[in-house]
Amino acid sequence: MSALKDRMAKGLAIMLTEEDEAAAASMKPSMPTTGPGQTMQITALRKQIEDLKGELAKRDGANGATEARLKELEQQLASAATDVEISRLVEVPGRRRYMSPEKKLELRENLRHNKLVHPIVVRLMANGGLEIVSGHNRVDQYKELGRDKIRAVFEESTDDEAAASAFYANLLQSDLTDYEKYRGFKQMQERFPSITQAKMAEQSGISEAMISYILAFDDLPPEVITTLEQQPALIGSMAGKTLAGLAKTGRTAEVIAAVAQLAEGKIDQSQAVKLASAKPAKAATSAETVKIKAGKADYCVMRRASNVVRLQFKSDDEARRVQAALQKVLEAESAVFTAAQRDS
DNA sequence: AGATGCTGTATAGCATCGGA
DNA sequence: TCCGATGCTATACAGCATCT
Repeated sequence: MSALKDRMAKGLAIMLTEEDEAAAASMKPSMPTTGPGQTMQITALRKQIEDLKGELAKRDGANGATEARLKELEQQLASAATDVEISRLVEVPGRRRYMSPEKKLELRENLRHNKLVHPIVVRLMANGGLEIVSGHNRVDQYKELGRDKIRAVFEESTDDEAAASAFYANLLQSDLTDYEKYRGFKQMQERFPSITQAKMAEQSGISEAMISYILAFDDLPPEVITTLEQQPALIGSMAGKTLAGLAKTGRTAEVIAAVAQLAEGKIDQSQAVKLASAKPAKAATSAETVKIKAGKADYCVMRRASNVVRLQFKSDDEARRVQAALQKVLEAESAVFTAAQRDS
């Protein structure tokens, strides 16, 4: 870490060289408050940085310290928070993070009474608009509160970098649902076709196994994906992987039905998995009744239905006597059963 | 490289129980 | 009746080994 960055990290006063002061002075004055003014300002700052880079390139043996200073000036540009007009903000599809209605309300009340602690992150678009990189929900709540400006920092990045940075920034939020993580990782794969799961695991801090689980959402039926678009928190990666596996083995209809019940709140995730994996019920077997005679009268009526055998005698005493005898028979059967289980 | 199975750990929510 | 301890269950996740 450079000395300057180190001091920045420690929150100490930053002493700049004369050159730095001159460059920083041109950036430091507060950003213009009008849209066109901000656009001009950002463009001008970028030009200065580009010029500086050009100068560096011309110099033979430009030293590392100068380059580091340039980098820090760029960071300064990036961290210069300013108020921007909300009407200029543009949302890129797929970048929004799900937030529950309760959380939204909490955020709105927080923002109603307190200053925005973390400015949103934006990129300057060619047409002068501002693309939201991070902070969609904060913008929403500012709109709800009837405000027309919000504090923002400008990010200098390519489309790919902005997408990656928006995704990984969102991923740091622990309340991101597994389905949203899935969507994010899918976008990363589409944008960077050669990226491996191991690489995504490294970048996101999530284990490789979990990346594999999350990406298993791919095998869920389209009907389930539609439901997840509405309720992203409905299915976690574990249940998602199991249900996806069931769908792959042809139990698509069962998976869709189970998820429908889950979405209605009738069952929980584990019950949905059980429901989707349950074998079709066998046709009920009819009960069998056998009568054991003693002479002309019935000695015992034996009835079996499913896994229940019922014996009915004429007297309690006879039932008690047979029960003791049956116990010995069943204990012997149990030994046979155990041996058979062991051999199979 | 990626998928899968298994084990172990952590955490949250909930129900139950017993003592104050 | 209240409150803390305890146990159970569901869920999430990591790590490891093994298979495709």
